[in-house]
Amino acid sequence: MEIKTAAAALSALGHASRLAVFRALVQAGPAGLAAGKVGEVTGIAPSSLSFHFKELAHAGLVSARQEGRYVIYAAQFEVMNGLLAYLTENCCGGNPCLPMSDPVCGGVSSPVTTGSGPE
Amino acid sequence: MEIKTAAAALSALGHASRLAVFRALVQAGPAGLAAGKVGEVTGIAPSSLSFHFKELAHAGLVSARQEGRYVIYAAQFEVMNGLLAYLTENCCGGNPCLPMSDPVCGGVSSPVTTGSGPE
DNA sequence: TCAATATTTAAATAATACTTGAAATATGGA
DNA sequence: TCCATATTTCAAGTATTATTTAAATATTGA
Repeated sequence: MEIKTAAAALSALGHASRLAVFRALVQAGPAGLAAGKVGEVTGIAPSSLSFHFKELAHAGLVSARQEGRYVIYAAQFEVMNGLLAYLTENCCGGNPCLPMSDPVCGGVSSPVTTGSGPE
Repeated sequence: MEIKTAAAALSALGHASRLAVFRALVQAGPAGLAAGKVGEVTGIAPSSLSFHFKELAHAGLVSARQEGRYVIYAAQFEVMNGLLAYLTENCCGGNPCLPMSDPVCGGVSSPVTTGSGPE
């Protein structure tokens, strides 16, 4: 993962509304939630919610699919796992201080550098 | 962890310069690095670096200690672990899809809610 | 005390992000 | 076709955040 990609994802999560949206989707699991349901749970107005969904999707953290007249959003667990791995990567100079984080909800597909990758 | 705390930490990490600084400190381990050394590694100008350190410190992600004429910054691993736990918390509605992430570089001290905590 | 090194602060400018409300688009069913 | 529901887009105003330069503070050692 490139640092710009990771920073974009973290920046997307660095806002209370988007973080609440993302957590709702993480808790919903891969099946996802309709946009309206997320708005209901978080109390965010539709147009604002749409704006934040777009930000999260642009960062690769959520995906959208149309289902009838609903749009279902789901967390992208692989991207999230890649991000967590990037943050803890090469922790303490590579001397294993503790077991590395295990991925959540499926394996990691994003390639992960070892600290001196392309940046 | 409260959502505002988590969002502030993620926002602090959501900037390429600060992310580079934080990763350098994560890789340095608990012993930390002098501010100047971080500037050397990341190529960030001193005053800009100081600004970004302050942001990271304000979010609780790094600590500073004076050592002679150097200021040594270190990643706050416990806060980082609390943040990672918060992001993956109650994943998939609590149905364990995979083992939850293990903390890195020491245990988690921050209290962690189970999804319906104070927000 | 003086000079050098290390880091922070302040002030100014530039750029970006967020919210709101109204209008637009698309789907499903009577 | 017509209406109700679901979601997005657009435009305007407000607020927040980033970067730079110069000056200030603090520590060390001669």
